[in-house]
Amino acid sequence: MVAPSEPWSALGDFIRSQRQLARLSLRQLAELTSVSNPYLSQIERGLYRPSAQVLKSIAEALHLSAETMYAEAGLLDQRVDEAGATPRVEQAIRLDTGLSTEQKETLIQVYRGFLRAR
Amino acid sequence: MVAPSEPWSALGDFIRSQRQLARLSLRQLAELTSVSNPYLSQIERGLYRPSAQVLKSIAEALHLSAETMYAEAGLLDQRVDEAGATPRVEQAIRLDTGLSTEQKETLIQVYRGFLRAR
DNA sequence: AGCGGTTGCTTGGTACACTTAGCACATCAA
DNA sequence: TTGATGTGCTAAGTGTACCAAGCAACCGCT
Repeated sequence: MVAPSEPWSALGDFIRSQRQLARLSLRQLAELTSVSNPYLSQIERGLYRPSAQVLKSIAEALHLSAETMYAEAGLLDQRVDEAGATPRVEQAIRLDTGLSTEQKETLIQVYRGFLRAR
Repeated sequence: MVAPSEPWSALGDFIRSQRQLARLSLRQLAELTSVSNPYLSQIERGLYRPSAQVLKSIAEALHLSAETMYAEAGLLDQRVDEAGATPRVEQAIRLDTGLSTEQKETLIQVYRGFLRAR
């Protein structure tokens, strides 16, 4: 039994939550990533630290950028939040080219409402 | 003797040239990176593919960005995010730490609905 | 002729990233 | 009940990333 020595069990939690958000089972994600499902399970529980290539294929399968994944894994000096002050969701919405102005505004309203609701 | 199977021996060449450019010996670089000098030698000759953390510390020692290193190692699709697979808005929503899972899902539903509505 | 220091490389071994088989529990159909 | 089928997890093994120790060849020195 390997001590989970916390630091990267956070990465596992992150991956698990993203996988569940995408409504994928371990086996489905395993299929998409060409990584065995028991190993995915072990990664999510923080038992092992996956290699960069495994991280990359997981990121692709979950439609996340590889950078995001690496940053989460602490493999990238995390200057991640240079977008800083402005909430990323709102910024992304504003930059979206497929929405009308009104739609953007109401989406942001909904988003802020959700934040307040918690 | 392990077959060097080319693809990442290019990475080794890259690292070696960068090290020599910095006028560092294997042992000096080993000292800076906390990686053993024989292993560095093996990496540079393409015998092994180093883990992401080793890559990262090498990048730091050579004053290269970790991204550059990963890109050179083929661990980063360099298509960073042009109209990529998943719209940025959805990704930003999924990564938001202030929303519950349900809230994220409904927000995404609303977003997609807006896109369809136009 | 030695030496002390440097270079890169080989060898033998350990730890752990990763896999294949298979288990235990749940759910739903017949 | 039984049997598919789905879920996550355990067990045991293999391959390889990585290290400590040491070697051979080169360089000044004296």
